[in-house]
Amino acid sequence: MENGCISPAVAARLPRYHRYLSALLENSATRVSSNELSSMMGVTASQIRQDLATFGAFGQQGYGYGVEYLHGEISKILGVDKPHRLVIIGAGNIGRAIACHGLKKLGFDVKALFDTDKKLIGTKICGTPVYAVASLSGYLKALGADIAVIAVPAAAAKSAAELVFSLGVRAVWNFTNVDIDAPEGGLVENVHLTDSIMTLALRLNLLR
Amino acid sequence: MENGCISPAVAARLPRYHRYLSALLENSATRVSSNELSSMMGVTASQIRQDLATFGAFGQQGYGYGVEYLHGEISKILGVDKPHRLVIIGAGNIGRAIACHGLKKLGFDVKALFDTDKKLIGTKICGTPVYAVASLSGYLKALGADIAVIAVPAAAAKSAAELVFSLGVRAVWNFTNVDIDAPEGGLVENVHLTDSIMTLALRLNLLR
DNA sequence: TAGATTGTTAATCGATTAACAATC
DNA sequence: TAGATTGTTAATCGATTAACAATC
Repeated sequence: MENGCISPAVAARLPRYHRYLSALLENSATRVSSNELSSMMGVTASQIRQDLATFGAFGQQGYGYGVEYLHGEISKILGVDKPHRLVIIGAGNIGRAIACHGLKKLGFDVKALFDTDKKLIGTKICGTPVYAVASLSGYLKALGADIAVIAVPAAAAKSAAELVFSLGVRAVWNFTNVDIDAPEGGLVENVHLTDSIMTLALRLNLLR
Repeated sequence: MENGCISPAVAARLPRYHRYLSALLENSATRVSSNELSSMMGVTASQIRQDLATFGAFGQQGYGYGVEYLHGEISKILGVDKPHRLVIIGAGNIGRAIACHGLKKLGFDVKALFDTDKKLIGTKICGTPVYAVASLSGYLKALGADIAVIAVPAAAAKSAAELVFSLGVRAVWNFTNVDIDAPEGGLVENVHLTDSIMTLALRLNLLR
């Protein structure tokens, strides 16, 4: 790893390691070898060791990895050892689903939703208040938030992202089927639902 | 391409080409070159031509690609020229969001939701009826459906997937944070929301 | 025809797998 | 100590980019 640059392939796999280690932890496993993880996860043991080597040396020859220790280290690498603050822009079906998804358990604290619909403003969704988009600027200044979820109609996506980036949010979790450009120092992570189902359709089509 | 085997990287990109061609079509563009697409999409022109070459030759030297023709060919490759029938297992927040997401415009016709909650059974969500999970078998036999959306609690995910696969569904669109094994001849496409936000957290963490 | 742009081949780059010495 | 398993280096594989002849 060199100042902020890691292989995208590794970045995409790390949460999955974290997930399996959480499960091992729940089952009170104390140690795990790359070979055991390999057969659990369906990836090669070599890849697991290679991936982890990106960040350091967490195991012990002849023993394997301490489950709790490795889980903790990966949590630190992922940055989920400290809580994140989220705001959700758009209180439609997707915004509501995210607000109700129980992300707090994973360290992602949903602080508020923002919408333009007067009927929704002032209500709560799964315990999270809905505010007017007009009050976003003041809210973000007061409370801060590092991640904004973009769950607005496609036509409003780019301007919503520009707005939150301009207000100091550093990362956008984009649920629209629009590609959003990240500004210098900003990040965009996409959940392109329509692309996902089309990929499934494609694979189905190729499967004779 | 050789009997059903294409590069996963290409499979993941093809829906995005389709999306940009749809936009061009709406803007009444008649032709587009790989160079124009390249600067629109932020991928190399070389990659676009290489990707398309997986499936055939759709352009013309000195001219580029006919937008409508290429869009149509990619639609055929994706299998979205004919409608797909979906059922959604689980009428919670995610299931509702998918039911209300307007997938029909893209050729994905959501026929029904299935849930175990008596309060929901018999109601409609965005025009789509909610049935009892117990009636799934009869329903699928009568109407068929090629894709099932798994939007149940994580603990129920694997058994839900096994059930729909055993009833003849060939593809599962999985929204739980559980990894589902595809049976012989079956497919699983994952939307791992928790992995996605963790990847975002990781990238944020690496960004100094 | 001349200019433009494809389809395709070859070169480069990155990611995965295999192998093994180091060592707990 | 002997066996097990890591961390790491080298080999392989696949994906991306560059280059260019073919041709509209």
